[in-house]
Amino acid sequence: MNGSPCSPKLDSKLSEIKSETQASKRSCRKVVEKTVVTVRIGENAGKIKNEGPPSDFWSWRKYGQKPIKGSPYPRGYYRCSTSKGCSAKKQVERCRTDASVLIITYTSTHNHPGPDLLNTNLNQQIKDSQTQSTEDHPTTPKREQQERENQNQQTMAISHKDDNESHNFHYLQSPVNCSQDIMISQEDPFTENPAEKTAGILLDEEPVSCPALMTLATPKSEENDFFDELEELPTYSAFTSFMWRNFYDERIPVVPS
DNA sequence: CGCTTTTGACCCGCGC
DNA sequence: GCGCGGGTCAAAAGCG
Repeated sequence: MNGSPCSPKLDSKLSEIKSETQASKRSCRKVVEKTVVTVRIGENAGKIKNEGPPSDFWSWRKYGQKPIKGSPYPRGYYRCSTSKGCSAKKQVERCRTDASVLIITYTSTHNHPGPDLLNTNLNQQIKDSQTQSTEDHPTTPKREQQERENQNQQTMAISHKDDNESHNFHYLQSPVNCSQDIMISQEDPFTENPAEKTAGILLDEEPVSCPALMTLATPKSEENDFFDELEELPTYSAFTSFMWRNFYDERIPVVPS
């Protein structure tokens, strides 16, 4: 069966992973749990190479990158590396029109207890992140230093789609923080958060609606710049520590009843 | 030594 | 039926 026409050469492990991949591959075209997170970053986005995919509390491993038609920026594909069997994935791309807007699309759900859901681990990670931010983030630590210098001016907005998955990412954002930098918008019709309104101001409910403007913007000079950045994008960064900080400080996990 | 990133190729689904 | 675009895999290289 599994007729995976593409790879007869599977190890026991690979077969497991592959079958999942194949499954998601097909389903991805259809109705899959999708959570679109739009992260707005500062103007530095065009100059600083620190920004990267918000790596929430899981570790993500990049498994591919592709140029997207109509978009000057490539899209990065990440898979959850926290657990081997985890099928959680996410795509990171820049808004075609607004390079300062990062669009992260989460697909599938984590089939393992995420550290963000476990306060115990969370606390542990907080400590770790404070002492050694690379503990759970097998990324480039050298960047984190830079990030911290720039992470102060980012604005982000998060929109949710599909309530199936929403339980993984339901958070409430302290208005205090919102007024400062962070915006979280939830598209989930069943969830009403103050943040939603706030974010609505900053962002439309549909962050992906950017294409409407795509014909404009993105000077060539910037294009190159962004491409350059995107090469590093995958390596996490400003957002990592940026989000971590805010999550730890202000984010409150909300479990949908 | 192990893990992650990078890059090219391959496969699949969808639209025309 | 063909072509296009998107998504994933796999091998190699680099870094910690």
